[in-house]
Order: sequence, then structure tokens, then C-alpha cells
Amino acid sequence: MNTALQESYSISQLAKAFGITTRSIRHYEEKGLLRPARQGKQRIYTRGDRVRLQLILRGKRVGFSLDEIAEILDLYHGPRGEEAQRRFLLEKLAGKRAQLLEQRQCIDNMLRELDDIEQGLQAETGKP
Amino acid sequence: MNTALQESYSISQLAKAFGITTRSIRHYEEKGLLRPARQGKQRIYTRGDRVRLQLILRGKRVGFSLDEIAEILDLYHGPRGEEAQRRFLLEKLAGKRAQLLEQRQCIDNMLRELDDIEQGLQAETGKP
DNA sequence: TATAACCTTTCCGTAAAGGTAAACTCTGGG
DNA sequence: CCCAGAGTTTACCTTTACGGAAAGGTTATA
Repeated sequence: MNTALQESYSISQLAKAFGITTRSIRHYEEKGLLRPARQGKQRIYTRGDRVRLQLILRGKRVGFSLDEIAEILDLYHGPRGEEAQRRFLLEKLAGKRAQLLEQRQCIDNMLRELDDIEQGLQAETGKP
Repeated sequence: MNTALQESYSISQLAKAFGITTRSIRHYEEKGLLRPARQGKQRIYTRGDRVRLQLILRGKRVGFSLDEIAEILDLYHGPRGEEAQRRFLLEKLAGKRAQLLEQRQCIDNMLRELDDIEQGLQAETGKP
């Protein structure tokens, strides 16, 4: 029962562990984010795969698309040095931060325009 | 050339006037948001249609989907009194405001998690 | 042996807002 | 009369991240 000690996992074990569906995990594989070993046709996930999945989910939480995550994961294991990898990731993070700030800007604009419309409506009749 | 004085418009005139494509305008029609008259097969837009289009675009700017805009436009011209219409619209606006605030919340969460990740990276090596 | 509980692949569907192409048709000007 | 340009329609394509169903294989256990 102690998942922390296992050295391999089934797809549904991982799904339960992370609170996602097996469909999602297979989807990540279709997109090239995971490449589990097979025992016959069944997928066998190593601890390394588990870590990878964790990274995928973390990437999603901060707003990266699966394609972006794939790029990060791929290049991150490329022929560059650790320092270069770190810088690469920092750049990606900075880009995402800028994008999120822009989105928030946009939402704030929409909120302001909502205010304008409401004020217009309340000016028409005197009733709040 | 003075579009302000026209009493009818072609599809491309409206497209240019609002900086959108004719495809978009036809798309709004497919979705039931516009019902221009026809001269043969060509669409003829009245000033009323122009106003409707303006409302559609304003709705989009504040984050309503085309379906939501259709609902607002339809029900807004239903058998209810002005006061009821006003209240209906105010409710929609309030709902949208709540939704936008939630989205902004989500973005802020992502930004915070980005910060965490960056700090983790900078702790690994001492280099900023 | 049957049944449950896993696992597999394949494929269609969803929302949103159009893009884009193919193939007409109509209209004004020279 | 013919061409160019504008307008028309239908209909499939795109992106994102899966959901869900069909149909079937494998393993374990009662």
C-alpha cells in the first residue's frame, strides 16, 4: 500500500496517486510527454516516470500548455550543461510570468468596462 | 465616405468600420446574433443591425461568449418590461464580474507558484 | 469456469471563434 | 459582351485537453 517504496507503478496507481484519470496519463503519452516501458501491452511506470508526471502536473498548474511542457522536458534533457538548463528554464518561467501578467491586465480592463456599462444602466433609470 | 450618415451597409463596409472580417460577421449570423435583410442573396445591414453588431463586439470585449451574447440579445427583446430587462442585464453583468474575479484569482495563484519554482531554482545554485 | 477488475486501442465529440478553400453568382464599367 | 471584383454558399480544418464509448485482451480469485 505504501506507494513511496514502489519501484514501478501501473497506470491506475499513478492516476489515483495524483488524482487524475488514466485517460489523461495516456493522453500525455500520446503527446510525447511520457514513454513508459511495456510488459506485453501494459504500461509500466518507473519512479523516473512518476517524477516526470509530477513535473508535467506542476507545469500545468503554472499555466504551461502540454506542448510547452513537452518542449521544456525535451530540451531540458538535451546536450546542454546544467547551468544552461537552469537558464533555459528561468527564461521560460519569465516568459510565462509576462504572459500571465498580460492576461491579468486584460481581465482588469474587462472589469473596468463592466463597471462602465453598469453605471450607464443605473444612470438610465435612477434605480440601483 | 461618412459612414455615420448611411442608412444601410454592406457586409464589407461594416467589417471595415469595426476592424473585423466579413467571416466573423457571417459567423455571428450563423450563431443567430444577426439577421440582416437580403437584396437577392446579398446581406443588407440597417442602422439597427449596426447597433446590434456594436453590442455584440462590446459583449465580447467584456468577456461574454457568443452564446451568452445571443441569450442576452434574445431575452432582452422578449416580452418583459424595461425594468425587468435592466435587472436581467445587471444580473448577467454581476455573474460575469464574479467569473472574471475568479479567473484573476487563478492567475495570481499561478504567479505565486511561479515565484516558488524560481526561488527553488535559485537556491540550487547560488546564481541569480 | 465464470466473473470481476484490470488493461488495451481506436475513434468520435466538445467548446470557441473563426480560417480557408472551392465553386458559384451577380453587378458595374469599358 | 466580357472581365474583374465583390458577394454568396457549403463545408471541412484548426487548437487544447481530455471525456467517453466500443470492443476486446489478461489476470486473479472464488
